[in-house]
Amino acid sequence: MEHAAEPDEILRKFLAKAEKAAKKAASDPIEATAESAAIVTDDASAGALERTRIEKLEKIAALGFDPWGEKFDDRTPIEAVRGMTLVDGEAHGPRVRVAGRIMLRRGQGKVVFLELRDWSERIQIFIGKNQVGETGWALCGELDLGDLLGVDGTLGRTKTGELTIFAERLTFLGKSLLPPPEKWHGLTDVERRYRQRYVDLFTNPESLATFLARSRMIAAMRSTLAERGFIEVETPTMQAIAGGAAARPFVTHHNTLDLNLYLRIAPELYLKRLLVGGMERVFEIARVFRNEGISPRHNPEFTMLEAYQAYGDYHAMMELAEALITNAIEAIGGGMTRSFQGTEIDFTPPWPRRTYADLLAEHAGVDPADPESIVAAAERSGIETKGKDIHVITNELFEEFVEDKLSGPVFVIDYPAAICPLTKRKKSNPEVAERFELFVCGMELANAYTELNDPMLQEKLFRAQLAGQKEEDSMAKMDDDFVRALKHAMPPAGGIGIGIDRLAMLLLNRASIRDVVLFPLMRPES
RNA sequence: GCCCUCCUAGCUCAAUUGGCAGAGCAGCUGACUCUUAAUCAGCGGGUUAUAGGUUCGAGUCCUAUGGGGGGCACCA
Repeated sequence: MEHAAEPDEILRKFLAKAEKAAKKAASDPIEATAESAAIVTDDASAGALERTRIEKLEKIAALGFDPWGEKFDDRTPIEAVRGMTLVDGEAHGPRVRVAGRIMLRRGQGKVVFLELRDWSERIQIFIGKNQVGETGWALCGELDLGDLLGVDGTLGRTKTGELTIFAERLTFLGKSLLPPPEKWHGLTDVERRYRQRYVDLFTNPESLATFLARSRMIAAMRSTLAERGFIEVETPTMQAIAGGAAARPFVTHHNTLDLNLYLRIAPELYLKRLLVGGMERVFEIARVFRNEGISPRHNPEFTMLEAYQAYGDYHAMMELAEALITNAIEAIGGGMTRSFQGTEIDFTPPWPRRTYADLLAEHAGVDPADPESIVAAAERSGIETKGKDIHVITNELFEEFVEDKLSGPVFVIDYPAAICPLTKRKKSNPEVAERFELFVCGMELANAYTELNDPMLQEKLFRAQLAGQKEEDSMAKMDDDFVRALKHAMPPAGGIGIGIDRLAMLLLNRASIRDVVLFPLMRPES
């Protein structure tokens, strides 16, 4: 019968085992990586270029570097490095640590120049064989375009005067197994730019700049609203009744409740419920979904800013729109005069206010209060009038003759009440609604009302809208709860919706909404 | 849904009236201690989106399919 080992002995054995394991790990720190590399190497789908990069990954690992890197603190953004001052004639500037992606590589015997880029800027790295040590130089030989690298070194200038980090230590931070696009032209294939935005972002600096600017733009709008006492809220994206706009919704389904739901087409009706609840100034940056056609100005999901202000009206919303947009422009820089696809636009406020009726008279030569002249003008320009409501015809005339002319920015105010089911009517003329749309370059950028808060009129308008709906596309339903909310008294209010994507297009001069949406909707790859 | 148009090497692009699929970059091998899209020498790299058809012969012409772009329709 064997005696149980002494406790000391157990401990000793345990420690010996642990030490052995640690030794093994140290001598072969990338066992798991090598294993996964083998899998990819054997994969017939991996191309020749990918295979040579996997071989380099193994060499890099053999040198003792983790091919997938690890935490790398205390970096300085390259933009900040570029801002550091160098004393003239001094050989060594400050010591710096940067990290980024290798964009360019120029070998020169025992010296290699790299171009490293992080999300702020690019900078040249000088790697000399005698300055980075044996392993560092060996690593340098295995570096590919696209790899992620950390560099410690001193800032200085080369003979030609280029600001350069003279590397003293290299830290490998990530192996790129796929070759990046061509270094000069970048990625131009639009399909791949949308599908593989990650590649677009790291190869095309203007694409990255666009999305960074979009983010600053939105941040500025958030702080503008916060300064004015608005609070940010989140309301349902899945709704049993998709209201607040006239658009086809997407349908989804909740399994446990066995309930069909719609993705929201607007947050409007929920935000107004909050006004009833006493939240006096609310806004939401809402992703909304509309099951409609796709075009350079339409993505099925897009971002909308909606804001509601109790005890305000649409005039307050005009002033708010000016503040939001001019602050957004300030945040991205470049001044109030912008160029959009060759058209100069001056955003200096205040922006002109023009009534719908005046513009219609000016550009289409008709008076919206005179049905006969409307029908005559429509027929003259080939717009179908049979069986159509006079207000629909009027609006088609407006779209045909006026919208393109509105290079803007211009507030089109006082719409025909018949096409505004959520808007308060003018006291002086119930045929006209207190609504404006902001137009820039023929594009509708914002839409705002003095909100209708009369529950009885609201219910009547909803019913009229439902009655006018065609059978086949009648997905709109009566929102009884919204009417009930209004019956508890919603304060008189101004409300506004701003299309964030279109604003980004205009301010950043991008022709397609897909250039300001990170991942636009695409058909699946075959 | 309809119309027009595009798809060639990893990337950017050529290829005459239908006549041997090419270049630059990237890659590989080598040279080079201050380059700038580094340079120089050599080498490899393709089911021309897919499937049919016409033809002695198709990247090129025809049809269909897939994907992209633009326009129309839809979208207050």
